[in-house]
Formats: sequence, C-alpha cells, structure tokens
Amino acid sequence: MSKCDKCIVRKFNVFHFLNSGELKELSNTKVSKVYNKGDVLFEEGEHLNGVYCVRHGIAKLSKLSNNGRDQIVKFVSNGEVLGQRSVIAQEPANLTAVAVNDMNVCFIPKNYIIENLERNPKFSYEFLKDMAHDLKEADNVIVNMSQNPVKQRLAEVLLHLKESFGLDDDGYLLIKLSREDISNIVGTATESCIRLLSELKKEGYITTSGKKIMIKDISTLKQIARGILH
Amino acid sequence: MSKCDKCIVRKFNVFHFLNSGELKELSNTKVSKVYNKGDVLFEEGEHLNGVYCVRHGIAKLSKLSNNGRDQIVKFVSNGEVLGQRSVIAQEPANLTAVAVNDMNVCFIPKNYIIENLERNPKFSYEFLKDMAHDLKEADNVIVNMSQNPVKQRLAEVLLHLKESFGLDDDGYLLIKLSREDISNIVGTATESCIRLLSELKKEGYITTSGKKIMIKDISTLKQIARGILH
DNA sequence: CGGTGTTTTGACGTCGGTCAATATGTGTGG
DNA sequence: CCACACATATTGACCGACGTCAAAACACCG
Repeated sequence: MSKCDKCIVRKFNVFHFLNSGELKELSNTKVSKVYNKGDVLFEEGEHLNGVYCVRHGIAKLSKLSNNGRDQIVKFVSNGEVLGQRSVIAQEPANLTAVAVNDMNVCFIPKNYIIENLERNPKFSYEFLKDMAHDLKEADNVIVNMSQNPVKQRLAEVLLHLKESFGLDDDGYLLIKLSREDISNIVGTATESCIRLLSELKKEGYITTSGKKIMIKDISTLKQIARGILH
Repeated sequence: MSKCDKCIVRKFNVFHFLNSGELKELSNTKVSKVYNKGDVLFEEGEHLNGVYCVRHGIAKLSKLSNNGRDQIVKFVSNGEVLGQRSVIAQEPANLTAVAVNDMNVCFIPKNYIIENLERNPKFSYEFLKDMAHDLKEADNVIVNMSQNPVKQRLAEVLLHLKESFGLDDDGYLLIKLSREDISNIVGTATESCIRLLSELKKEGYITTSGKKIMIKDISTLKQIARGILH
C-alpha cells in the first residue's frame, strides 16, 4: 500500500492541506483501484460510499437526457477528485463516471471525508473552493450550450481538450475520444459533429488521422470559439 | 436595525445553524438594503465585498454570452443567498444579479463569512451542501439545454417557475417576466418563445393575459417537459 | 478473408433564428 | 381623459443550421 504523503497528485487537490497524522490515517483507509478503458466507476442514481482520487488516467462524467442521449458534462484527470458532490450532499450520484483511459484511482471512504470536514475547517474550505470552481465552470457551460452554434462549441471543446490534457509527442491531442464522445460533449448529433470536423479540416485549422486530432491553427480556432469567425 | 435571530428567512438558508452569539454579531454587521425592480445588485466581473441574503423579492442571475445575448442561469428568492460563490472563491462575480421584483435584502460583509467558515465547521458544511445542490442543478440544466428542443425547455421553465414561486390569487404564475426574460431562460430567440407560448395556448395547456401566465393542464405540460409529447 | 463497428458522405426535412410589419400596451405630459 | 411617444408583444415570410435516415468507405480483429 503506497503512502499518501508521498503521492504527487495530492499536491493539486483538496488533500494538500492535511497534516502528517491525517495523511497517515488517509493512507490506511484508502483503497487503490484499477479501472480499464470503458469501465464504469459509478452510475447515476448509485449511492457512493466515498470519493475517488485520480492518480492516473481520465474519466468522463455524463448524464443521460430524457431523450435518450448522453451528455458529457465534465472530465476528471490526474489529481482531481470524483464524487465529492454526492458524498457531501449525501445524495445518490447525479452523473455517471466512465474511464476514458486505463485508470489508477484511490477510493477514500465517506466517513474519512465527513470526519475531516467536521474537525478541519481548512479542509472544508478546500472543498468549498473546489466546488465554487466547478459551479462557475458549470454556469459558463450553460451559457455556451444555450447560446452558441455547434461549430463554435466544437472549436471550444477542441481547445479545452488541448488545455486540459495536452498533446502527445507528435502534437496530437493526448486524449483519444470517439466521434460519438465528442458530439456528446458538444451536445449535437454525431454526423453534425463529423461534418464540422471535416469542415475545420478542409479550412486547414485541424488535421485528423484516425481518432487522433491535431490543432494546426490555434489562433484562428480561438476566433471561431469566440464567435468572431465562422 | 432588525435582529437576525427573529428573521424568518434565516430558517431556510446557511445561517440557520448559527448560535445566539454569532447571530448577534450578524445583526450588527449586516446592512439592510432595498432594491427596486430592474436595479442591479452586482454585475459580472465586479468584486463582491459580501453576500446578499434575500428577505423578500426575486433576483435573476444572468450572464452575457459572447454573441451578445443574456442567458438567465438561476433565480434567487426569499431566504436564499446571493454571491456566495464569488466570496468563497475570492473571485470577481461570474454572473450579473438584477432585481425582478422590488427587493428587501441584507448585505453581509465578506469578513463575517470568512471568519465563520474558519471557526465553525457546521457553517462550512451548510455552505457546502448549498453549493452541492447548486452544482447538481447546474449539471442538470446543462443536459437539458444541450439535448432538449425549445418547446420542451419552455414547458420545463413554466413548470419550474410555478414550483419555485407559486401562483397568485387568480391562479396565475406569481413571478412576472417579460417575454424576453423567458426566452433568456429558455435560451432562444424572443419570437420563437412567443410563438411556442401561443402554440401552448392554442393547444389549451396555458392561458395568458398580458404578462400573466396561467398553467391550465399541468399533467400534459409535464409530458411535454419530459419529451413524451410534442 | 468475411464480419462487426466506427467514420464519412449524401439527401432531405424541419426546427428555430432573423428581419420586417403590425398590434397592443404603458407611461407621460397636456 | 386624451394624445402622443415609446416599449413590448404578436404575427408573417424566409432561410440556414442542424437532426435524421440511409448508404458507402474505412478500420479493426478473429
């Protein structure tokens, strides 16, 4: 069992303020888990007994709309924590979490979280800041989804994927998603998404090779994402 | 200056756990304010020096999209608290707050909030639960906005307005909004919204009289909101 | 090699946005 | 109380973006 006080990803999340005693307790209560690409971490409506701290890998958080299509709401990767909302509100999960990659995750039982929230104001404050950030992002997504055309949203998504997950050695987006996944982020039909991708390709702003996508003209893409260009 | 320990709305929000000493301090630091319909409480990008506790009235929280249209993200009314996200994250406001009604509001300075967060875990926990709830709502809105057609969203909005604010003595929705406001909630052009309202009217599910809207056939409207009927 | 799943392209219809004209309020001062 | 100006609501006509269905091209794998 690896020690939490040596864990690098902890530096970037709500656990970075814990003292050595609290970290030792964390090391003892946490459980390491491995998920393979496509595995479900938890599903909408499920009751969570703890949170998931991502050591390595990427998960997508999605929700089924009442018309039967998935909407991807958010990605979570190295250092980030999953399931905090449900644990804090003591409610069933509102979203489904699926591994996009092979993942290495630490599961931290609910009790540990609750107890620390009750006695450690700094810890609570970290959680609050985290959720405040998520809330701001969510509000921004609402505005974009409801007001921007699909091409603009697609451009935003591509830029966002680059910002969040970076590039591989050849300059392609590191995260590999199916066209269906991409359209489920953008909130559109798969075919529309494909069509707009090939449009962007024809215009010379991106290149694709199988699932891999490369952004070639980032500044023009930014203009499209801002609605200045179409 | 009225006393917070006698305030009814406190029972419904994050302040309901404070002890009598903390409440006395709150009474002394808070400032009562009155806003008239259309007044701006704060604007996107503005730095907030505290939170607003709504004693009476309704405010709309909106954000300007990069194509120049407003998107209403959320309403806040009696007992609810405004501006908490910005104060907690110590960031400029992400949304603009405008009074929909004449309002009676208590302004609570940032320092009071921060100090209590630092020493009172129960208080922090209340904030956390509040934000967890907001976050869930926001995620649900994202899914609806990106996946549902306008008529469905309009039906949902009407039902939501009824749930949140209730009816007046004649059975009309208590909250009075312009068509433009309604379309800014639904995320559509004003004319489209008007057209769909008159469609719902022709179909007999609602009645309108000026700005006032009455829901006549709530069960059918629910079916439309769920996408079962069109 | 065929079989299965994903990506791409084509054709077509419709939902919803835009512009413009008209109607209906709503408030103001006379 | 009326007349005028001005805002808001409603309706019509038109068009483009986007969703849907279907077929073809391509990839991946036993």
